[in-house]
Amino acid sequence: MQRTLSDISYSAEEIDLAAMAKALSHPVRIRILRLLAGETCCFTGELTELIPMAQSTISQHLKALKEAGLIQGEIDPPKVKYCIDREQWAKARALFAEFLKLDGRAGCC
Amino acid sequence: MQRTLSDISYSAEEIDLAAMAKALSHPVRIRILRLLAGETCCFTGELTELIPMAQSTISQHLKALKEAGLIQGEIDPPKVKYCIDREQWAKARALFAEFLKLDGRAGCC
DNA sequence: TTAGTTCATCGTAAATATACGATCAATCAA
DNA sequence: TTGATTGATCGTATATTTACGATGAACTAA
Repeated sequence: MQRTLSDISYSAEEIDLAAMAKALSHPVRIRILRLLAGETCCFTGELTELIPMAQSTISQHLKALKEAGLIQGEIDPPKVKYCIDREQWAKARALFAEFLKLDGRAGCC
Repeated sequence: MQRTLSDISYSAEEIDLAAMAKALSHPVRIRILRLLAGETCCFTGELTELIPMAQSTISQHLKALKEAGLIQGEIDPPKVKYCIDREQWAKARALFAEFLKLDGRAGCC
């Protein structure tokens, strides 16, 4: 009778925040987001040139970011153009800001 | 000749941000931080009462949070009092805020 | 000393994440 | 049609994460 995550009921906010954080939890994904948010590029091909990792690995990380909703992919044959999803990005900013406002002001320590 | 993370040089900011995000990437750790930041409690024992998980598992998550620097533990025999580490907490807030300011204003999409 | 309390650590099983090369599907150009 | 390019997906090996129960260490109280 193994106890699993499903036995604990998390709020939507806890789940969303954890999912966003998970998407940001690998340095190469931070790097990718930075590049996508920067002025320079939006194409996958450019990412594979800038990041010394196998193309399949980068594609895998892009998938993770897409599933977290942080980026969008737009097909522009034969390439794919990726961009920050501004709406979700704003939501992430709000979630993290709200959460990190808590600073233990109760002061029990 | 497997290529690994060590072949890519990440900035300190990328590494720090990813590490913070990793610490926040599990809903139960979000829950724990919320409880510690709240007015109600700081003791491990209270956490094990409030969270339906094995004591060893909670201890493991506390360790992860401590290693990320987000919390501090203070021995108060026979208990241990955990608190938010305000300094690191502020650093996290700054890092996330700075990073999430990027919103793709380049507008290539 | 003995027993109880509190929490960390160990050992372990199962799930997930991360990396790679190989291959497939879609599109464009010759 | 054929070949080239682009990027997703598959298969797979390894590492890490996550959960548990059992045990150990530190301290208090009887």
